[in-house]
Amino acid sequence: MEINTILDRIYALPMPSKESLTKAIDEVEYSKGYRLLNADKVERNIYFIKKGIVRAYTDSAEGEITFWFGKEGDTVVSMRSYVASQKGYETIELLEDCVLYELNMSALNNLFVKDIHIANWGRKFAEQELLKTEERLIARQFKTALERYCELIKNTPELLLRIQLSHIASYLGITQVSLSRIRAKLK
Amino acid sequence: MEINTILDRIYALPMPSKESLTKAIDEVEYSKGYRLLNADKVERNIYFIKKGIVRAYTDSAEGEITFWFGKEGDTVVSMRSYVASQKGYETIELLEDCVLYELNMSALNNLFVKDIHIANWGRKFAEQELLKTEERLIARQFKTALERYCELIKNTPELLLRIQLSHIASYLGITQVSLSRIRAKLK
DNA sequence: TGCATTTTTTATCATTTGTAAAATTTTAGA
DNA sequence: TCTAAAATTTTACAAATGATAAAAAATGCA
Repeated sequence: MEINTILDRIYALPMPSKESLTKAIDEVEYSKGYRLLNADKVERNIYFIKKGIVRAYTDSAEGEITFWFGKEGDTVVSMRSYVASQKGYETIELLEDCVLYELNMSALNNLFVKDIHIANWGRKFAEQELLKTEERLIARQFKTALERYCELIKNTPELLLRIQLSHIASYLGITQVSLSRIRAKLK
Repeated sequence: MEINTILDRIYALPMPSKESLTKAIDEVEYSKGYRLLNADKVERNIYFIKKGIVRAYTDSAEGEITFWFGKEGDTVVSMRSYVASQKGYETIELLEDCVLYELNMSALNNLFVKDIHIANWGRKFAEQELLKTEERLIARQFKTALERYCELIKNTPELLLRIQLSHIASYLGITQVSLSRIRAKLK
């Protein structure tokens, strides 16, 4: 997905503001397996996914726990770094070779205080991420793993084909064995 | 908590901007049990809690599921109404008599496009709510009910004394019987 | 193609959690 | 203070989930 589409989906900017913003964005490429962001590190950049998929996970006593998948058009950001300049909890691993748009946070912050349109773009960005996060929280609290798996099939079937089931199981908060039982039942 | 403190905790506004914003805010009072926001309704106002506590819940097949508690200084908002002008999933019930600050969303939106400081205030507001929501999601995904109960005791012990355990159990995602078992173990 | 490795499924057993009902404690109002 | 209602805890039993191990299937690479 092209950067213009990605930016516009968040909030339509007038041309001069959009130019200021895109001027601060670079295109970068990394291979499958690369770690774009690291847990326990204050990150300085945010990324938009042009091509490829990624996962966010944290390490726990029982191993890695995957809690997010990012696909084309999604934003990759350590929210604690972005909002509070503190270490984040996520490591972002590329599940495929990826092309990304890179945006430096401090450049963005400079634009926020200078340009009201970009400030409102940043507001909409945070608001939309907030809504997505809240929906994930609600789904997690209200729905069974079975229901959430069915929604995953319905909403993002293409992801399921590209991501291995151990990550899906972790994302659903169940063991791989339980996910297998669910899949067996649905046949 | 006074409105000035609440606004400043989000983002410090220069005086003219702060005056514009506070001019749009009214103080209102409601009794325990009143439903401030309703699920499946597009809400028009957001609220800041001056005094009292509230809970957010949704109805499900198995009954009400509590997923948030609000206390003095917190913001009460139907995020889907606020961000997307769509029906929300939460009903907000006052658990005590409350004093609230009421802010009309469309008045706020008018200020966002006119005043860059208020736009950045709105950005910080969304960012901070986002971080809190993400932390709740992470806690829910990574920690056991026992751990989350212990954190609740540590972080907001005053809430535990003011909220009945059936709501706490629902919030933790377990049955009241399970919570009782946890509490018995901790003695 | 064929082999080695990784991923997924299946089976068994132990543990945890939920359901339902009863017992106990706390709370609120007359 | 007393009583009725509400909230909380306890118990017994059933159902769901996890851990572990092993088999089956899929994948990647020479």
